[in-house]
Amino acid sequence: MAEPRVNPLKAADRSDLETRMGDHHHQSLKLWLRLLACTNLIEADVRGRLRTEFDTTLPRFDLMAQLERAADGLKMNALSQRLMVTGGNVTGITDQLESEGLVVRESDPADRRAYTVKLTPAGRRTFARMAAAHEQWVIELFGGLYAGEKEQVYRLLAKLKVSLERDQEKRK
Amino acid sequence: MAEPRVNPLKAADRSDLETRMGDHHHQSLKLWLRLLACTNLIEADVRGRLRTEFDTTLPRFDLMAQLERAADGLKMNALSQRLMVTGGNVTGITDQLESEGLVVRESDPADRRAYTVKLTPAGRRTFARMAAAHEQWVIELFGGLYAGEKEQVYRLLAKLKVSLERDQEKRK
DNA sequence: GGTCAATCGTTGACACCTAAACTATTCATG
DNA sequence: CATGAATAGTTTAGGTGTCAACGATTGACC
Repeated sequence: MAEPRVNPLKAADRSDLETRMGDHHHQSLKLWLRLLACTNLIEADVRGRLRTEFDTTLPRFDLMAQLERAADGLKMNALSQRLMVTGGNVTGITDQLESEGLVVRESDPADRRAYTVKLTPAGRRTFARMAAAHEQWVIELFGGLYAGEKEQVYRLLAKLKVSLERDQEKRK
Repeated sequence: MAEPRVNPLKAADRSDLETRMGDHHHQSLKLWLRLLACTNLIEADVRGRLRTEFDTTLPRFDLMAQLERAADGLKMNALSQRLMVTGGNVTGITDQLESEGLVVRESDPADRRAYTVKLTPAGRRTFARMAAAHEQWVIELFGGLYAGEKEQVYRLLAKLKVSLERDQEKRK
């Protein structure tokens, strides 16, 4: 943080601006670090439990969760968008799940480049067990907040998310 | 979560309870997904900019940020705690930064197992440039919230974090 | 019909991250 | 002082994630 050499005559103005900006910085930065810390704590807990209790991983679980919600399966493309990860990543995770018999790739007759990925019956059964446990974990993890507080954070984060997505659009 | 066996005569109550719990589930789960989405959006943005504008990565930046705050350097141990990552991970990142001349390992005369990691002057210079830009990015990213809203989220997340850490302690 | 850009998914190279095993050292305790 | 548990840091194997380059297919346009 370079301490700027200020013109003595304008010391008051500059100081105000810097102070205000300084506080502003500090606040967003602190908020960001806290957001990250909370997310990491929860994620680490969930990851650990998925590993010890179901011998699986969070990305695998997330992928299956997306498929569970989409009755007709999803294209690789759609999966990578919903999971917010790259296509290459989805390929790898799908490979694993397919080799374990939990999902299948069904080739699309209308477009020979594309696949539709679906849960197998075994995949659906496995996911159902995991999802129930997962929901309990999350409930416990957020047990420190009252319903009203959760609602508040939820609303505020909605606003944040919208503005983040808008920024992202703009930057394209 | 023992679901209490209720008297059939109170079936109505039970339904209410379940409904409420159902909502509760839904609420925590939705909150969790939103928290994750916001964090991922911000993280992706920051990662991308660190890469394109400074040709570095978030973990490298985070490690240097910790060192910047600790005037006398940090032990590998302390670094891994503050960064919330494993020791092995810190070893790898430190190796890279050291090979780039941004940090140094100084062996501790009092304990021959331990090192103290410090920023080099070059590391401090490099970090200063990145930190200034990083702070601006974060401010922009959170620009969608008013100061009061940021303060609110910050406070609520503080409560969440405390309860998460308490849970974590308890589970040890 | 031929051409060329866009799209779908995969691959390869590399960084990150974890868990667990390992080496070297320190420290407590008898 | 000897021994054994604990600690500091590294290494290894494997999953996760990115980006960029690539083959295959599609589709628009002439």
